[in-house]
Amino acid sequence: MERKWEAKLKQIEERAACYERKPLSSVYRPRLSKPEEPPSIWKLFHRQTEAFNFVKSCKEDVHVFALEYKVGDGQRIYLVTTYTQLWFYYKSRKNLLHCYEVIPENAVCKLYFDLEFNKHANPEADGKKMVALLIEHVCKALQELYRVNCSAEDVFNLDSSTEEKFSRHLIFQLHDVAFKDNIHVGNFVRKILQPAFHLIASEDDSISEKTGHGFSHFSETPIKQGISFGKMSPDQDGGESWTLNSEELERPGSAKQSSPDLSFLVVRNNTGEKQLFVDLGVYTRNRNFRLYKSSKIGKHVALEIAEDNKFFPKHSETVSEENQCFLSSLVSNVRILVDLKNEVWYQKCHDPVCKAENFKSDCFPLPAEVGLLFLLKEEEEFTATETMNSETENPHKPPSSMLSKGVASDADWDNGIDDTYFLEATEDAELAEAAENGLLSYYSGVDEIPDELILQVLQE
DNA sequence: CAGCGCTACCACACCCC
DNA sequence: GGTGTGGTAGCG
Repeated sequence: MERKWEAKLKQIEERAACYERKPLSSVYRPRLSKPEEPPSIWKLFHRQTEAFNFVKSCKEDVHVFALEYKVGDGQRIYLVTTYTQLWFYYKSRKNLLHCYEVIPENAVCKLYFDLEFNKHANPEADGKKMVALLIEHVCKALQELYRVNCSAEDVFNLDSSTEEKFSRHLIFQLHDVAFKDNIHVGNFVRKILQPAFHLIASEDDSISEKTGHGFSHFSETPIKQGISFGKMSPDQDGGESWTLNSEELERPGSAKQSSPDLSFLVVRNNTGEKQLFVDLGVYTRNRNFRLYKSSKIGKHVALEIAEDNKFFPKHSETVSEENQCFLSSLVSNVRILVDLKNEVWYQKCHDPVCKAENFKSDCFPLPAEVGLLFLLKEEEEFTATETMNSETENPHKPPSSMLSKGVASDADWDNGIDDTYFLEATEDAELAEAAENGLLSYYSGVDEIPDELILQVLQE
């Protein structure tokens, strides 16, 4: 006993001497960059607005993430950091298990879907098939509305299904195309799903079966559905929101094609009511979207790549496959330079005559107010690096200061005042590479730091 | 000390036939 | 009974 105690004492003394020779630095600052480079950013906030204010004050390419930290009530704190640094701490999946991307309001973003149904309430439903049919419908709609070509291969298919629930996230990787913001994504989604709404409006079971069988006669039924590709007209405000004009919709021939059969989207909730497979509640301001490989707190099911996924990010020599998937799965990870005023379709859409005629069919595409969309045009000189799936590093990459934060306000957009948009730079191959390779040596053994920092903030 | 942004729903007031 | 308004429980 006595001897054991002495050994312990000696051990402690040795450690004390060791710390005396090499004292710990007084303030720990997590850094991914080398000392001569600008310091890394890792900041936590209790309030979302504070986080966004900090982002505004920050010249680095930082983003807001929400972290669940209490089981039950869904309380979140907000982390501001770069994609690179988040991935560095995130990738081990030992900490930061319940992270969400905050899709900022007014930020350009990808087309995304949250799909779910209760398996017990829908024993017949084939989730995979429903996803495939939805993708088909969306691709058709993109083609109809905006002449945008896409296929199943352009869609990132993320699964977090359980025994009870089928649950998927779809993220469309459309080439050179993005939405103004997620509110516009919502407008677009509601528009293309318009024909499905009447299917859930009635409690009568026979309706869905009727439409199932009699689909080919759909155009002859007295209920003319608001074919999603009909014209739009402004509401009384003449303002931002647009509503479907029923007269236009009921006029035969006003639609480009007959209403598609969307009965496959109708599912039952656990109380037996009809609802859509597509969750329309996810297109709100500052929506939290669960990150690739994150689970909801209290659950153990993370978002993983679906079995039938066909989207594969381009292979990169410098960025790991997982990191590429992570970057591709971020809804607001959109970059590339846009110069709208040189686009013919854009000029047409802002031409007063064209506007007065309520966007005749030869005017392409529909006004931005109805949902989509604009083309992302890359500047030739930095095409290689600025593309999401770039393979090679380009020495002519513009300085990050060229890539200004965010997008102009709604008013600017609608008035066409500022037609040139520099979207945020996001994925930075150089930094990602650094995080992948060279940095572990700097921080070996400090993988737990982010959670400690979170704890510290919570205790303050 | 400490989340956020909705929408569906309800209660109530007011109006009109 | 129809319509507008204001407040809130609860969902995503």
